[in-house]
Parts: sequence; structure tokens; C-alpha cells
Amino acid sequence: MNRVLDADFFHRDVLEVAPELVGKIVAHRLSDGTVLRERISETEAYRGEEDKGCHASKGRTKRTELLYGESGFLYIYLCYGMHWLMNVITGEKDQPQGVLIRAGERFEGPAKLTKQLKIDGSFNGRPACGECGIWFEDDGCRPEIKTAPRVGIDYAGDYWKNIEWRFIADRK
DNA sequence: TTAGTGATATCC
DNA sequence: GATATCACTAAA
Repeated sequence: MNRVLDADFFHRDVLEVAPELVGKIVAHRLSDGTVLRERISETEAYRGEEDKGCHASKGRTKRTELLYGESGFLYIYLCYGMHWLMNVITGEKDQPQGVLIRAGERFEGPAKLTKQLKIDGSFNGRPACGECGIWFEDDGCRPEIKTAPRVGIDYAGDYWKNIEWRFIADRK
């Protein structure tokens, strides 16, 4: 029996949540009742205003407001005009943190994942549990995790660019 | 390597 | 109102 992750799971520091989310399953129930499932194979952590790679580093705005809010909510962001990226808010309120879901086992790449799961901006700000149709499950899988520097944030400077806050399932 | 794409933030 | 920027992908 799969355990659905509740708010307590996300209500911790992003550096604890992000590696644990690897190997979990993200599920989405469509309006017609179909349930799409995908095991997460890669995440990245974004944490704090001092993290130059984090959207909240520029301060609290309408867009980043969600990052400061309650843990367990979804932050969906449109990148380059055509790609939806999915994040989950973690940690304490008023502390900007989030986990970027970068890839699934079958859908490698953050935009492919959201596309295949049919997730778009309409889910921005929704809770990541039951009611809105999106939730996370733990089926007991505990993959080996390896770390790597985050990608796509060359602008963030040497320190934040090279910090290893990317978590990847080490496939056997 | 480059084009394509549109919301957001920032600068008039 | 205008422009610069961007946590990407696909095609070449």
C-alpha cells in the first residue's frame, strides 16, 4: 500500500526533502478519472534569498510570493514561454524554499515531465495533496542518490553554480 | 549552435 | 508603454 505524502513531509528543510523526493511517485488524476503516475528520478533544491539561483533571491514579488508560503503547495513556473516547470514548496512559512522536479524515470527533462503529466500553470498555488488532483506517493522505493551541481543557472555566480543541490536516482 | 516563446520584472 | 531576462527543448 502506497503512502501519500502529507504536509509534514514537506514541512522540513528543502535539503532534507529534495533528496527524499527522489524515488517517490508523482500522481495526477485527470478530469476523466485517468491517473497518470511517474517516479521522480531527479530533483533540485532552491533555498533562500541568498541563493542566487532561486527566484526569491531578487526579493518577494507577486510571482515568488508562493515560495514564501506554506509547504506542500505547488509552484508552477512558465519558462521560455513554452515550458512548465514544477516545484513543491518546502520548509517554514516566510522562508523561500522549493524543490524543482527535474525529471521522471520515463520523462527526462523538467518540461517533458509536466507535459506528460498534463500539468500547467492552472495548478500554480494548489496544494500537493488529494483535492486538486495532484499528490505524491511513497511506495517504499529507496534508490541510491547521487548529487551534482545544478544546471541552467550560469548567471548565479561560481559559488551557487557549483553547489551540489541536484539529486539524481542512481539507477542499478 | 540557434530559434522559438511568453510571463515577469525593471526601466522609462 | 518598452525592453531584457529566463530553473528549456528540438532541430540542425
